[in-house]
Amino acid sequence: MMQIIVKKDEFREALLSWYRREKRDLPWRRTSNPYYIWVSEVMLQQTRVDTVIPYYERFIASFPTMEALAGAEENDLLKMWEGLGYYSRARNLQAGVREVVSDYGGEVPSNRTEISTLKGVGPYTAGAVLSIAYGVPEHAVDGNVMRVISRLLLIEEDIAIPRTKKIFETVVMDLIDQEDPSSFNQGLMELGATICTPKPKCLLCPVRDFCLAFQEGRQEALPIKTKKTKMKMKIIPVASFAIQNSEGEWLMRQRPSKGLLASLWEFPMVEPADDKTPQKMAHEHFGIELVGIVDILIFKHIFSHLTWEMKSFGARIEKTDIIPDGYQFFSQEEVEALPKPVPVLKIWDEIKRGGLK
DNA sequence: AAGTCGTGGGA
DNA sequence: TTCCCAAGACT
Repeated sequence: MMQIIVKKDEFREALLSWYRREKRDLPWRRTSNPYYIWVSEVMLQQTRVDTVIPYYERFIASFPTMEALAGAEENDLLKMWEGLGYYSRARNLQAGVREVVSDYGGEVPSNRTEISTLKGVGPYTAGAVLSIAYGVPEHAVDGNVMRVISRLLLIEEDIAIPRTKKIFETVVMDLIDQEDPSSFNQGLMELGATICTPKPKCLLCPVRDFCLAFQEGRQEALPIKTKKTKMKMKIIPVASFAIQNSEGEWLMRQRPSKGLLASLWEFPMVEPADDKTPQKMAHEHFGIELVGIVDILIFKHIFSHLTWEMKSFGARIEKTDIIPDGYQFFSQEEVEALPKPVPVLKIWDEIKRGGLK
């Protein structure tokens, strides 16, 4: 039923020798600390290697142990994640680490059953940590691995369907090198990231002699991935107000703890903004009176599924006895220390650049 | 199962 | 410009 590669041992040797020779020198490949591997795997979810590197270095420097991360304040944690996106990853990582510290004596579990109970640790991350940090022969199937294996064995199942992943997990468990599961799994991913890319570079491939898709000349057609009917992008006009009191402090609030940009900090925003004057929007939405309104920036911020069309304004408020619910004033230094999403960072950077302080 | 959750890079 | 993402997990 399942297509089986014939020369498993030779395939393993070809992949492993290539990986050991050609692997990129990445910071998380210089350690076998399970916690550090875990951090890197979470950061790498849906995120490019080049983007992750500086975040990983700073994160490990700030939270060098699981105890340090477990004891961190949420704002300090999110500050380390600022700009990386998918901020729930950070909260889930800390929650998982706290579980390890409190329930597992500070040792990351070394079996799939237990490690999979940790917050934010799904099937891929579990297998990656187990194989890379502990040398346990477990599958770690991500998008790269599905692309590589679908070509290698000419598997034509639709990888857009979640249950298809089980096929690849089974294949990897059959193929995986028992002596060096870490290099085997990373080798598959490295191959997918550098050679067996969506537009494959088969002439450089160390395992093309084993590749059924290459033999059939169908490597470009795999993997099969049905197009998800792409949702139409919602476009939301947003007016954002960077407001100072007479002390020069800035009005900000923390976003709700669930949903988009959860728990990050922002200036007062009106969404959707209408064509009213900024003065009127602030009055009607927040019940405050602004003076000295100036334009700061107009830009679009594009999320996966929606776009904010941002108009940002600077202003002052003189009567501070009425403040919109949930908002507080912060000094320049305090604002600097708060974790902010990229669109807010853009406004804040422009304020500092323009000397509006 | 399908929608949600960020961002920046490259074709 | 527009599109598709890139080492997924959660609900």
